[in-house]
Amino acid sequence: MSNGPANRLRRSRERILAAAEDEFLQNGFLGTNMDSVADRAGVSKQTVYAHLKSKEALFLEVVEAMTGGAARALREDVEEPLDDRPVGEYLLELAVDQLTVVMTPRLMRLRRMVIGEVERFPELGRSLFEHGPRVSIERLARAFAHYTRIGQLATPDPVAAATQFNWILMGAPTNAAMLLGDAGIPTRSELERHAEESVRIFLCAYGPGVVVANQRTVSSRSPSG
Amino acid sequence: MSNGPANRLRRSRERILAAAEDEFLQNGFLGTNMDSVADRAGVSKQTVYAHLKSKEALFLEVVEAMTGGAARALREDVEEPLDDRPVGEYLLELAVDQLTVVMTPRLMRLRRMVIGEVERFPELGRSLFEHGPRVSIERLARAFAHYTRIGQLATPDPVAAATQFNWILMGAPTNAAMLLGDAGIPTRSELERHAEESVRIFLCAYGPGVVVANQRTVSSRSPSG
DNA sequence: GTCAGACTAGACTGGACCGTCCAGTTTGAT
DNA sequence: ATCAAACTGGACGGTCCAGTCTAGTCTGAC
Repeated sequence: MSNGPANRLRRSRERILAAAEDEFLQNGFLGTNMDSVADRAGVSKQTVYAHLKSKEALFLEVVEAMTGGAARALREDVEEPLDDRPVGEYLLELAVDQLTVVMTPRLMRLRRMVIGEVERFPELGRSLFEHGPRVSIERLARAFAHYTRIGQLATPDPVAAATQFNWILMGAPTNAAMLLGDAGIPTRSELERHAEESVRIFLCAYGPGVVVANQRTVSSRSPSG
Repeated sequence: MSNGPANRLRRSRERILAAAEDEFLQNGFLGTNMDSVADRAGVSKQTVYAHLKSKEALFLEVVEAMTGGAARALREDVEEPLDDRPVGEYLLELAVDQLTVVMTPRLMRLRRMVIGEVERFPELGRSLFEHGPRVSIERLARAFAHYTRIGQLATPDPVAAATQFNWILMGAPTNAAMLLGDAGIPTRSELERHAEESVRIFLCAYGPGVVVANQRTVSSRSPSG
């Protein structure tokens, strides 16, 4: 093995990034101080500055790493394939997966922090948007185009429809979590119920059997999970 | 006039609050310093502390005032009455009004700041939620109950339906504005288009003329998929 | 004019904190 | 053993800032 001090280097770096992540998530950029980061990492302050040239660099590194990680989780844990499952089934599974991956205390704290720092670090907001909502919407759009092609959906503009579905699904939980803290994060059963209702609404509006006529068929769903 | 120094008092206070509002919205709580506030208010620092006992008190005062103001604007500028207009017309006007009132740079900056400070000041997030989304949803729920009573809507659970409509409408614009800064705020025509589409979707899912026909599916409402 | 209350200008305290410096220690490959 | 690179621990400079204090000025009612 020729990587002499390389392991030490990597290990220190990881400890620093992990500690910084915790500190930043808890206290924000200005509220965090570098001594605490060093202490929490079990490392001297000098070492921190040997790895990262400033507090700002550390912050950017941490946030970009987290958004990257979240994007990877989204890519891996949310069913992508456009097989021949019926739309409703596919959408419901995707909805539950996505809510499960995204609605975690850690990611919600990241999102709060990034939003709070948008004035200071606009590129972080942009980045979180590109790695989060945008990739979700793009995947949905591909799926919708597919399902429209095979007649299971009617989305003349797949991207617009995908945007709508995305926010029908994510809007309520995300915004509650933003303002209400971790208490606003839905439980598993709330999450499932919301996923079902979101899919239902979307299919009403974009399903192939949609008629805007005047028959009064109340699609009464029974209230329960 | 017997209110000798009262006018001066009031005037100073207003200037201080206005200055603090600007500073806080731009720099956040920690990023704002009291000298800047005093300078911007055209007032000595001593005067600031004569009116408000601490930076924190000033911050809370400013934020509560802004959320209160926003709530008032919502109450006044968004058509409330449940007259006999058809649902679609009522909803569309309400949707446009609400987007217009809420999607302003100032309110979006307030929201960003409050979200960023949720860890430090949870009650501010709570307050913004109660004065914003919650009152909107309550008003919608009353309207939906009314329209369901007269057969123009089918919302067995008006609050649930109101919550859904609220986020179908506000989810996309709000979240874009949070992460993308003022650039994420929709233009007038985008706003109108989005309002129309949101109403259309909602009416598809909750309107009386809804036919869930040909929808070979899925049923999110019974586990008989 | 007088007087109280509002206000000013700026110095000052006490503390927090970023980033650097330094003198010495540990680590691990050779 | 030796050597270089990584790391320690703490001190330190410089800056920023909340909040206080002092000494004096302005305003307007009487």
